[in-house]
Amino acid sequence: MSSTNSYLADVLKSMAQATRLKIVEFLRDGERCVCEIFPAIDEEQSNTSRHLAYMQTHGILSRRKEGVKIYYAVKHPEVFEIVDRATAIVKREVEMRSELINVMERG
Amino acid sequence: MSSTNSYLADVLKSMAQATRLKIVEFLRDGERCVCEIFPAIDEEQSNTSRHLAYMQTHGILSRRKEGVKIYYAVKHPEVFEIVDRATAIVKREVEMRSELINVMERG
DNA sequence: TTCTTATATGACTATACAATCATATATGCC
DNA sequence: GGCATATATGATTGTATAGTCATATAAGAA
Repeated sequence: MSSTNSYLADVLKSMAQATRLKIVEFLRDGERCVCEIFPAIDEEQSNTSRHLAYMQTHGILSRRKEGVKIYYAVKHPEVFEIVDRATAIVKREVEMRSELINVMERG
Repeated sequence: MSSTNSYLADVLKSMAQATRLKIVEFLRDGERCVCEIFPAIDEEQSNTSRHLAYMQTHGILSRRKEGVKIYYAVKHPEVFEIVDRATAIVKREVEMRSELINVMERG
């Protein structure tokens, strides 16, 4: 299923980037419009717009139009679960590495 | 915590690529040496070696030397959980899109 | 219709990434 | 030491990606 793998990779890529992670974090509280998102994550409007489009195209964000404003939201709860598990990995890695440093310092 | 975001992104990037996903899938059954991995996933030895190094550097694979052979294994169970959740997203997306096509075909 | 605000996009630059080929290094065996 | 096998890496190429700036488009308000 290598074609499936390519869709899988695209979904994961939609989260595997610092700016996009900031967007996902900000959307934990629910739907937000672009004009709220880009100041909150401290990125340019155009850059934010591109990332939002990318994430929507790859199926992890929903998009809703209301007048001039466009509201984006995280579409699948698994997105947060994935970020949380990746965070757990980072945390454990940091712990493991600092333990290793302690062991080395003791000789 | 934007510096944390960058580590997080790196961990997710370690899975967000078709060849690396093939490696993760193959390692579901446990530790394997490079000489078993690259024929199984049908990639060049050198390319496989680079991806394995990348994944180990970013903390998602462990590496063990035994004679000439190097054994790699998935280090954190969360890696599989992440892939499984991403798979669930892809599956749901495919379902949603095919439903949409059905609705459109009915007018 | 004109102005303002919100969002998207074209053109560009710089950087990162994946893959390949050839070669280097390491280990064990004879 | 010389050879075979396993793995890693340098050099290169082509492609993808992130970010920026300027501009286009769309909607609503005056």
